[in-house]
Amino acid sequence: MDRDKKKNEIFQAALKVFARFGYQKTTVDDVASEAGMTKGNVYFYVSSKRDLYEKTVSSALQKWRDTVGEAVAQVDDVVEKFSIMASLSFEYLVGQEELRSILTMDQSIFSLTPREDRFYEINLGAMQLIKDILKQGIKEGRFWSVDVDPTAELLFSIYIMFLIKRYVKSEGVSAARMYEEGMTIILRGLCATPPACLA
Amino acid sequence: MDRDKKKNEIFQAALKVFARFGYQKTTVDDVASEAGMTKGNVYFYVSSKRDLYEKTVSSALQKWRDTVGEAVAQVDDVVEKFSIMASLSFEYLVGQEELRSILTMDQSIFSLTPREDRFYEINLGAMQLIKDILKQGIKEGRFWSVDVDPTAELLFSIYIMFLIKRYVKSEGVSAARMYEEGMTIILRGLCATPPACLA
Amino acid sequence: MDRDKKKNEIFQAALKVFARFGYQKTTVDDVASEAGMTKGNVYFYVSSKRDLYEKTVSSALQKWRDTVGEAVAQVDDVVEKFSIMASLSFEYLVGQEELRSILTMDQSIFSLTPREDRFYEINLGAMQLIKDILKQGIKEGRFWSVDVDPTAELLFSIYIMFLIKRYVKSEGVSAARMYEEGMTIILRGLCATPPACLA
Amino acid sequence: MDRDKKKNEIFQAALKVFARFGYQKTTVDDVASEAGMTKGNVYFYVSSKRDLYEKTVSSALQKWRDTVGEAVAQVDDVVEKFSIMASLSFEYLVGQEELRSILTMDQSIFSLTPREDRFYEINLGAMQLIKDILKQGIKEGRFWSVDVDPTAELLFSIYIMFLIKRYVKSEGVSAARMYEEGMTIILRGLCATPPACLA
DNA sequence: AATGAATGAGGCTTCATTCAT
DNA sequence: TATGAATGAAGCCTCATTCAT
Repeated sequence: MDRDKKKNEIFQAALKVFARFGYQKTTVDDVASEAGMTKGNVYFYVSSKRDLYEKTVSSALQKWRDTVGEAVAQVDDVVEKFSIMASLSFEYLVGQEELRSILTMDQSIFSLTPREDRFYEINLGAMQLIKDILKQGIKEGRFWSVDVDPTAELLFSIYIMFLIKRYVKSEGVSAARMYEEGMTIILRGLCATPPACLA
Repeated sequence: MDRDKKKNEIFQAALKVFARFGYQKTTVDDVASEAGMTKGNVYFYVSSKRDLYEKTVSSALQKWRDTVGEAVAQVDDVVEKFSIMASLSFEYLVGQEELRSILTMDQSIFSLTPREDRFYEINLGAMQLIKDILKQGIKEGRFWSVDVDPTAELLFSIYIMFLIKRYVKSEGVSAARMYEEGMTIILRGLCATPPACLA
Repeated sequence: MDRDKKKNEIFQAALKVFARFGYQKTTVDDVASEAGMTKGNVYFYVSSKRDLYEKTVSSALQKWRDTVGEAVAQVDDVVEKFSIMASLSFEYLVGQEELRSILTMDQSIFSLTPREDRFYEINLGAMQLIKDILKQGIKEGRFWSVDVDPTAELLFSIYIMFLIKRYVKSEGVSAARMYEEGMTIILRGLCATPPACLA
Repeated sequence: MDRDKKKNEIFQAALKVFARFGYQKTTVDDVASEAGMTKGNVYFYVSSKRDLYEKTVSSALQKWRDTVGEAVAQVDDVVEKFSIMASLSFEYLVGQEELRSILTMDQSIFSLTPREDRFYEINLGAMQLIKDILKQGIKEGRFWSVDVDPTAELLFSIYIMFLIKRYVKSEGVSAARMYEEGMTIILRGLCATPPACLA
């Protein structure tokens, strides 16, 4: 439909503005201007400012998860999967400064609580990706036999923190440097047989 | 002074309200009510809403860091130091639901950028604690010879994420469980001689 | 445009209220009420209270100057021009109690300083009118050969004072009386050849 | 009394601050600070902000009128009296930048209406000075037989305007220049026998 | 579909004034 | 006399939302 195209234009504009000013400081007028239309018209497509925000973020998260999920599905080796998941998520976000900015500002996006979590389903998808990798690794004897659920959640958190918080433009320390140190430490801690693991 | 006592009362009230509603959603009137005084009078002690917020957070961070720093200074073993730092920070925050909530909402508190960072000095103190422990561990041959600065910053981030993000009341997974798994993984990845390290 | 019409309605209402209470004592709400709209809507047309005030005054001054300028342009005799300028300015303001009141309260409107003078250009127009008359009078030998610039500024001041300050409603002395005496004295002092001048 | 000395200190401080910011923009706190005391204490000496303002201005006007009156009383020649009145008023104010500033901002000080005029009596004194000079000049045949009351009021106004409005610091044109042109024109228009008059 | 205009609720901040000590 | 603290009433401005056209 033509309507969906228009909506996407609005979400794109909204992403830009929300990323820059945050939810509260962003006015519906800002978004409308960025989208080249008027405030009144924006309300023709969304029901409220909150609705606009959530649809905007959901749309961006969806694209992100889809990109990563597809890439991971194309390899078999579990360590490789882990690496790809980590690095592609990283690389993807590197090119998505706006989404990064929003995630930084609004950590609640990853709250993982079913109730009142507007992004619950999307997050579940990402969590599942990690859990699958962990299970596979344990089953294949490549990973220590950790408790899958809390570990998945832990990794999800670190991964979020890793990919996002550290890459806020203004932070001084080299992102790559920290990324390397971090991945090494995590994998070293996760693998049952270091040599094989890091090979 | 009597004035400082009053200020502290205000900060305490402010912490409570900011924790509940966040900066933007909190009105100065909310804080005044909570403190049992009038809006006008609050402005007798702070110069603006922003000022109120920053002084409130600084005050809470200060107490936190002091508590942890003192405890760490009382032991010598580096692994023990690391553990105490991690666990005390954890335990301290467990009892500080309000501070936790604020830290979750306003990640920028830990931005670590000298310029325009209102909490820079306080953060530096926490970072220094970690760096000192890392240096000591490396010097004593207990830790791998990691690059101290980025690793400290990484740990600081994980530690923040760890202690805070995961313990938001509404999150379901057991904090203790994730804490154990996480500490094990990190230490295992950090120590040069696992057996000695985890002994 | 319809928008300009609305703006004019606002300016008219604002003139009324500013005239009555002065800038500081007037609230934007007062103006909105007088204009039969809401405060918020006023801000749709102006950007701030100050902006509202300046646009209001400018608009009124413009009308005044235009009225006088057109009338003066229609006669040739310089003494007649001077008289018309003086008397029409007078008569015009007689019917503009509101503008008079504002001018009385805010003398800075006539400050004649280019820098940061919001009414500079409008004032320049009035000054030019006087200068032209003086120059013509001198050239034709009807006026003494006074120094044009300071004299014009002097006359502008007296003229402002004359037309406005003296006619504040509450002042008791007859306006006409003072006007006559004043004009006679000024012209007598200005003309090179009294008989011809006052003929 | 000691109390009066303290009051004068306050008025002096108030004059300075009112001159700089105007009545509305001046806070009682500003005045108190300038006077080296606290807001609360100022209210021990005056009953309200308005009261403070009026007493401050009255005090300054009184000094001004006294100075001019005494000087005029010491000469006999009426033209000389006129000149002295004009020039001394001028010179006096030249040294009183603060009073000048206040008079510029608050023209209503010279409103000459008995009712609700807080400075009525003081103004009357100044008016009387002019009237006396006019009467003497007419009686001695030095001045045209003008109508004393409106002319006195006119001169009072011009004189106020002259002495004050023109000397606002920021105005560009030379004060002296305009003063000369103005005095010449006024006296020329006032004197019955020009030669004798300007001798 | 789109726009301009309008509304109204609130938020931050300032300050004259009062009062206990 | 003098102070610090407290109060409460406004005032300016913003903005999400609605609506007639």
